[in-house]
Amino acid sequence: MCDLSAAEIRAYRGTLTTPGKDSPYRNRPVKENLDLFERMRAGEFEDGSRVLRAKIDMASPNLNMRDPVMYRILRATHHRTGDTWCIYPTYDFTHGQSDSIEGITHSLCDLEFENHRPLYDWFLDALQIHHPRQIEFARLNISHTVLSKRRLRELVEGGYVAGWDDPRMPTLSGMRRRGYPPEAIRNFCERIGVAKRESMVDIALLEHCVREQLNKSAPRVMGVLRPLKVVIDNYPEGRVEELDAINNPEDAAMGTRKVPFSRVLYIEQEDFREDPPKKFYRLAPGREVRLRYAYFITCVRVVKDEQTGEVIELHCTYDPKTRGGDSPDGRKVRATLHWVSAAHALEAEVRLYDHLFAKENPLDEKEGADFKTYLNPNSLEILTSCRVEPSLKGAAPGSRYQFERQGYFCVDSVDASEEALVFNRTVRLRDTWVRIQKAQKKP
RNA sequence: UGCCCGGUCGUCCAAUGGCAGGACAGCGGCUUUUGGAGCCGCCUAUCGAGGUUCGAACCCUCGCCGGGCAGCCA
Repeated sequence: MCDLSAAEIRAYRGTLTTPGKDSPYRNRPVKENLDLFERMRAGEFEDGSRVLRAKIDMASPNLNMRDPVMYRILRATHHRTGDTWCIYPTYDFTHGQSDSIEGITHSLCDLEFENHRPLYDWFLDALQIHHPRQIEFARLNISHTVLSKRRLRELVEGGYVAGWDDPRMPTLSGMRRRGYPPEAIRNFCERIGVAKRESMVDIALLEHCVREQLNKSAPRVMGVLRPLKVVIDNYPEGRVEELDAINNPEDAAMGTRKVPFSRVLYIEQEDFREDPPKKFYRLAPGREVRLRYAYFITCVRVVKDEQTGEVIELHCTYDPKTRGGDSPDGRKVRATLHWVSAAHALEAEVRLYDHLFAKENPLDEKEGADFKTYLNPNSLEILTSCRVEPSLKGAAPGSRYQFERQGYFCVDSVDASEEALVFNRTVRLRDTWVRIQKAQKKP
C-alpha cells in the first residue's frame, strides 16, 4: 500500500533517462498492508488517497515496471456492479488475468503495448496462473478516415456525424448501412494482411474490394441523380414501350427486366454540354447518342431559362430503326446514356457519400490543428429530386444496386419506407471521364 | 540523448541464407450498348556503411530514419 499522492508517485517514478526512487511506504509490513487494503475496499479512505502497488523495480528502464499501481480508490458507479465497489484495478493488472481466466492462448493487441508485455508476464508469473502469450501487432490505419474508438466517439458526440451507424463511419454498422458487403470487408482484411509495422492502407483498396464484390452481385438499374428533361419530338404522344434490359452483364442467370420508354424522359444533367469540350462524347447540340437499351437520339434544340441561361429542357429526335440500341446500318455513337421515362419514374432521395476526411492522414496534426479540422465538408450531399426506374418500387431496405454509369447504391435501412425511396451511395464506379477532366485541367 | 519496436515499388503485403513476387494506385493500349466490367502492357522497391558467407532483403556491428513509452486511461 502506498500513500503517496498522484503527483508524488509521478515525481518518484523518475523520467525516461533517470531512474525512479523507492516510495517511503515501499517496505510496509505485510500485515499492515493487508489491513489497509481491507479498509480501502471497505470505503474508509478518500478517493485517490492511497493505492495498491506492485513491488518490482523503481530503477527499471521500462517505466511500466517501476512499481505500477494495481488498485486505486474510485467512487464510480459501474454499469454492472453499481456502487458495491469503491476500488478498481488498473488495466495492466487486469489484462493478463482476464485473458488467463478465459483460457486464451494468444492475446493479440496493439503495438503500443509492447512495453507492457514484461509487466503482463510479471503478474502472470507472480500469480502462477495459466499464462497466455501476448503478441502485439500494428493497428489498422486507413487513409481519409480515423479508426480509433476514442476519436470516433468524439465525432459522434460532437455531432460531426449522425451516429455510430452514419454511413461515413468506418464502423461495422456504418459500413453495413453504407452498403459494403461483408464479403468485401473480409476480402479487404485478407489483402492488407497483418504486420508489426505502422502502416496506412489506401482507402482505394477497400473501395476496390467493395466494387469487385458488387460488380458480381448487384443488379443494374437506371437512376437519374440530377434530372434534365428531354422531349423526343418525333415519338408519338401517349405511346409507351416496354424495353428489355439486362439485370447483370456479369451474370446471365440474373435475367432481364422491362423498362418503360415514352416521349418525355429524364437524362443526367452532366450528360449534356452545350459546348462540349475535347473528349466529351455525350450529348450536345446536333450530336447523336444511344439511350441504353432504347434508341439513338439526336439533340435538335436546347431550351434555356431566359433569366439564368440555365439549360432546362432538350428536344431530340429518335431513330425508330435503332430500337434496343443497335443501328441496322452499322453507324456508331460514342456514348450510351442512362435515362428514365418521366411519366413512369419514381422519385427518390439519394445521399452521396464521400471520404470522411479530406486529408489522407487526419492524425497528421501539423501546426497544432485538431484532426477534426480535416473533416471533408463534402462528405455528404443530399439529392432530393432524383428519378429512378419503376422496377425499384418497394425495394427492400439494405438491398444493393448499381445505378448504371453512376455507382453502387443501397436502400437506406433507417429512413427508407414504402412511400419514400432513400438510397445511400456505397461507392462510385471507376470514372475515366473524371480522370480525363483532371488531366485536362492540369496544363 | 534512456528503453522497446520497426524500416522491401507511391501504398499494403510476400520472399527468412538461393531468380525480389502479388495486389491497389498511376500511366498506355485493346475491347465494350455502362467513359463500368474484362484483357494486355508499362512504371517503380530491399534506408546507409561495413562484416560473416560460394551466396544476404533475411545473420552480425555501427549509423540513419520512423513509431511508442514518464495516467491512480485503456
